[in-house]
Amino acid sequence: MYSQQPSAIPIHCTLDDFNDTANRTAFTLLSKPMVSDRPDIFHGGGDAEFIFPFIPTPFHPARERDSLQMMDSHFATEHNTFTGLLATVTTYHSNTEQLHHPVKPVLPSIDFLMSPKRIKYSADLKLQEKPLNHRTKQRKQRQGVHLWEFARDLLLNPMENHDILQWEDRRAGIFRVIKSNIFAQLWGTQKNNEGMNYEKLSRALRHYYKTGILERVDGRLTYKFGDKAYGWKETGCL
DNA sequence: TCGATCTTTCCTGGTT
DNA sequence: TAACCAGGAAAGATCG
Repeated sequence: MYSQQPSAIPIHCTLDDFNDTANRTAFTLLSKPMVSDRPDIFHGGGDAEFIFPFIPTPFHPARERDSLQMMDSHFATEHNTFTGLLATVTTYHSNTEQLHHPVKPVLPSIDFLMSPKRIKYSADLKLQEKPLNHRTKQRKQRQGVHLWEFARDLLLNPMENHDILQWEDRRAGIFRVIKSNIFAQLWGTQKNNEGMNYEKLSRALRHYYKTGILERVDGRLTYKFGDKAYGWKETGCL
């Protein structure tokens, strides 16, 4: 059904949100610890914010019931929800002092995933990295996602991708730009820049070589996520 | 206010 | 010849 398996991605929610959902919905604990490319999953600070790494249930091989659910008449709706979720930018906390308070990984129910109240997309997730004042939030919202995050989200979101980008080696993080012009147009739309083209976009991508977000790889139109890029890796549970 | 960062823009030269 | 790659340089926007 899916040509690419998505990565596990986190959901932000408050302690109240979690308790409310847990009281109404059956959560399924993973049978083994979730293997994440990021170790910094922890119980948050004073505002009791959680980050839940999760694997969308339809993709989890151990949950045949959910897989069957994805084939029924609700498929389209749920599929859109999941692909939307896969576009969620995996912005993580980096407070290593709290790593000794891990949160048990859970598989949220479809009700939880469908609730817009509990799902926060890229820009909002960025705002939750640290408590920000109103002015700083406004700035963050204007800035939006970075180019590499935009590319990653396209790769993780087949419904929006339309074969613009394609994985060459999913595990290694190597991907190829299939439709360079459309990729540039989409990025230009994202940044409200009608003058964007692939030449400019590719130059911006090459800047990531210096910072380790991308790595050089042989082949035209081919790029590879580097050590500094996160949120694109598959987990060991899939 | 300022330095850092990210992105855009323009450019030259090389490769496919 | 067109499309793409590589990278220098400069500038603008935003952030802390």
